[in-house]
Order: sequence, then C-alpha cells, then structure tokens
Amino acid sequence: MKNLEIAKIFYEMADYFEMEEIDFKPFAYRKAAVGVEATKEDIEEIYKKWGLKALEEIPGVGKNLALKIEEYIKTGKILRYERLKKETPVDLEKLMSVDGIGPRKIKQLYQKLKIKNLKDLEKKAKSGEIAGLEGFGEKSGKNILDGIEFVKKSKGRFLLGKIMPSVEDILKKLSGLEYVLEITMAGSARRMRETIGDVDILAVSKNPKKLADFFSALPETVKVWSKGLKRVSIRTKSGFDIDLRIIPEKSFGSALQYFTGSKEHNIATRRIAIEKGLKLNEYGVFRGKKMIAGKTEQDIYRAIGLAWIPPEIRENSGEIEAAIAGKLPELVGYDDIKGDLHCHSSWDGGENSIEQMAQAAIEMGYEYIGISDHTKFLRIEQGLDEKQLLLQKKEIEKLNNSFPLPSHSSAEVGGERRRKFRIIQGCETNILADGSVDISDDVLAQLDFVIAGVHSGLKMEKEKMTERIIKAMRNPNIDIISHPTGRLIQERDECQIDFDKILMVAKETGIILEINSSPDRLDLKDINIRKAKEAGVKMAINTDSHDKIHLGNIKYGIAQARRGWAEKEDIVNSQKLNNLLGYFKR
DNA sequence: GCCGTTTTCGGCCCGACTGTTTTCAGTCG
Repeated sequence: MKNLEIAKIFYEMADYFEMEEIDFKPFAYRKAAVGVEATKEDIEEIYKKWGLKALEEIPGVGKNLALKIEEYIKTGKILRYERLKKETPVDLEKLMSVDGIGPRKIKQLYQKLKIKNLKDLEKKAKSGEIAGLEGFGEKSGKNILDGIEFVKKSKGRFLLGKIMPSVEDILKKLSGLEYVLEITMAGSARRMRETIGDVDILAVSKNPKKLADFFSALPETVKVWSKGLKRVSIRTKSGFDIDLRIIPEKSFGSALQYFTGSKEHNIATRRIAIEKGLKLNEYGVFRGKKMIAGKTEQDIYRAIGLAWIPPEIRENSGEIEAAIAGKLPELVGYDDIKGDLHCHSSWDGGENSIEQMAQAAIEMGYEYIGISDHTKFLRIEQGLDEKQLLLQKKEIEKLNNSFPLPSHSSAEVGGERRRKFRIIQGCETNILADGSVDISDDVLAQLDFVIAGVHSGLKMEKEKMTERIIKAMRNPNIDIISHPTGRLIQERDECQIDFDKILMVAKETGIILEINSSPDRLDLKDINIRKAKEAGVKMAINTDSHDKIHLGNIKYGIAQARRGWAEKEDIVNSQKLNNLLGYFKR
C-alpha cells in the first residue's frame, strides 16, 4: 500500500515549497497529503481499476497532483520531488522534528553552513557557528541543542499510558487550589491518542500569577520554558512538556475546543462557522464583533449547528458529517465494562494469585474476571499444560463458591442463584506456526472460554500468517484472538496480515477480536476497530494484566475503542455474564 | 495547486509567541 509513502512525499514537497517562499502551494500539497492519508483503499488499486480520473476524487487532489501520483505508481519516483531533494539535500523529517526549526531555517542552515542532518546541526550548534547567522542569536544555538537532545531521547512522543498517571496527579494537585476555578486536560491527551507529544492543561483562575508560580514550582518540574500570566510551559522529570494555559472564564469552552484539536477537526469546524457567517477561534464564536458562544464546549458546537462531539473522535474522519446528520455513535463508555477477560495469575508467573486478581476486579466494580494464563508452548512464561489447567479449574470452582450470594431473589437465573461475582476460566493458548494450538481440544472444551494468540514467528509472510490465524479462528473451541496484529507501539510494527480477510472469517465464525489495553500494544488500534465495527465483528476490551495494578489500564483500551467509534453493543465484555457465556457457547 | 448550492477567479484557518529585531519573520498549535 503506497498511500502513506505518497502522503509523506507531499508533506515533504510542501516543506520544500515553503523553503522557496512559494505561496499557497504548501497549503495545497498538505491538504492533498491529508486526503491521501485518509484514503482507506489502496491508491494504487484505485488507479489501476479506475484510472487517473479516480485519483482526482481524493480530497485535495486535482489534475496536477493526480499526475504526480500516477508518476509515482508507474516509476516509483516523482521527478519534481527528486529535483527539490537534489537542490536542498537535507534530512527534512529529522530536522523538522527539532523544536523551533522549520523549512526556512533549514534552508538557511544548509546554504550558509551546509547542515544536512541532526549530526551536522548538533556540531555547528556546539561550535557556536549558528549563533552568528542572520536571524539566529545566542539563544537559538542553545535551544537547538536542547531540541536535539529531546528528539534523541524520546523520538518526540510518549506512550499515553506512561504519562497519564503523572498528568492526572498534577491535575489533582492543581484542582485542589482554592484560586483554581476550573481545570482540565486538552490536546491529544484528552483525545486519548496512543502517543502524546506534549500535554496541554487549561485552567480558569482567580489568581493567574499565583497559579503560574505554583505550577512552575511543582516538584515534577525540571525546567521552566516560558512563564507568563497566560501560559506556562514546563518540562517534567519524566521528560515530557506540559503547557498550562490560563483562560478567561467566558472563553473556557472555546479554548477547550480549540486546544483539544485535532488540527484537522478544528479546520473543519472553523470552515463550518465561516459557512454560517460566523467566526470561530480560541476566544469564542463571533457574529461580526458580537460574541455568541464561548463559555462551554457544548455552547460552541451548538452555535455552529453541531451536536457535541466526544474528543476521542475529533479527527475529521467523518464525525462532523455524523454530527450534522445527527448520527454520532453512542460510544462505549468508560463505565461500561463488566469484566476483564484477559488476566494472568501466579499460575503462569504473574504477580498475583487468582484470588487477589478476583478481589482487585471486585474493587473495580466488575461482575466477573476471566483468568487466561499462558499455555505450555511459552515455557519462559511458565505456560500451563492440560493437567494444570484442569487443576486450576478445580481451584476456580472452589473460589467461586466463596463469593457471597445476592440477597434478593431477582438474581435467580434458570433456577440457579447466581453469585455476585464470578471467575471464569480461560487460557491464552498459542497459535503455532501451522495454525494449530498447543492445548488439546478436549481440555479446551472444558474451559469457560479460550483466547488464542500469536507469540512466535511474528515475521511470517503475509499470506502464511493470515492462513495461520484463520485456521485458529476456525477451531470451534476458540473464542477470542488476543492482540491480533502483534504490534508494539514505537518498537515493533504490526505483523503482515490480511486484516480484511481476518474480519470476514471473524464475522462468519463469530470469533471475537481483542482490543488489548496494554499501553504499548493497544491492539487492535483505532482504525482497525472501526473496520471491525463496520464489518459487524465483535470485540473484547481486555488488559492482559500480569499484575493486579494493570487492571486499571482498561481505560486506554476503552479509549482506543472509542477512537474506533465502537459502541457498547460491539464490545462483548460490556455484557452481563449470562449473555457473554451464551455468546461463547454459540 | 485546489476548489465552487453566491464564484471557473480569487481566495486558501488564524492568533500567539520567540528571538530577533526596531517593525517582523518564522514557527507552533
């Protein structure tokens, strides 16, 4: 699929045109890049099936850019791009990632100092040569070095789940201050993106000066970037930056809308405002000079004729059209999960006993927990064999009998009084290279449910990998496929699989695909969740906990599900236990 | 370079901040 390659080239060409101070072309190329990126079908396929004209259907792509796409598909190159690269042969992507460095500065740095990449940039910044350039001064050199350090250390982005706890902690501290009237997260953290560049916090305060002082003196702070009465930027000990913006009360809603983004969503909402003869900016919605909304986000959306849109889906990927049509999805809620189905116990080397895991699940307010330990192929994880699974079944039955019975008879189901909480037994069996699993069918059939996952041979070629997983999906004992694409965010790409084919078989067999909530997995990811939903495939949001504290990761999985437009009915473990067990049986 | 239920020409989202200037360019979100 060449879509992303083409988008990347258009983005880079936009930067090059900006270097050349060409007006509006950068805007057009970026818009086309967004359109290409957002196209779900393989652009090469589109071209081969329908020809050049079909390319012009992509938003932002006209005659000229369609020709460039054709050229890339046919020759693997775009001549104009190659020429631009030759004229200014620099590592645009890396250089642009340094804070404060953009196309114009890159051009100057190349022309005056022959700086092509981060290494050159670092060298010249250290030698002090950059400070001598026109438009650069003492501080530029130092800022560049700081920026390079940051890029190197973090690749610029952090896992949502890694930074969220400390952000929540800081928010709690700030919200306790008597001169803070309102405080909330904005930006990509509020949208629950899987990785976060920096964190935005918005506040309304009776005493901005005091708040700014308090914020910059937090024990988490290692460096204060800038400090005014409107905005304070700090770097935390964990290495990420937080911007605190202090907002006038009457503009809080518009500021929240604006700073939550995404950028694409904001461009679209502003455009809608313009169409209605209004102006939308971070200060409010205006008709002429008259402010007609600003205090709450709901007011903002209402003023431009839209229903309020949940932050997780503000990506301009159809939510605006849905809001106009009154067809926004009712996203699965953060309180909708009734039990976690993928939890490991001390039986396979996890931190906690089954009883401790169950206790933690009860404290989360769950109705059930699924214990699904690794199986024998994974010796390193102390995977269980058939005999151990049957022993474990006995222990779980014993534990289940110890949970209190409900006091009222309404809980009576099928002549049997259900207890308030139940442990159900599964296992996370391994899908071997040939698609078989490492536990015999007669034992799998005795468990309440079975998860199967790929833990080996992740580099298998696409067709073989797809067949391998499909074979497991057709095993009638298997209910759930765990972390279906095998990715590790920022570490390992997805396995090569034909996801559309997987979805077809999932629909046909009723197999459930997991949304793994582990912050470095989040697998399925948002776009795959949306595809699964559209295909009518059921999903389960699980944590893959190896320790009871991991149970709390469920919110990242739910967030990912919401980003994928999933509703409660798409998620099997938002169902009561009876319905869930019924689904497994089917 | 793209685009049109006012337009096939004349617009394109737009305000704030930083570091460098002495009135502003470049970058960011």
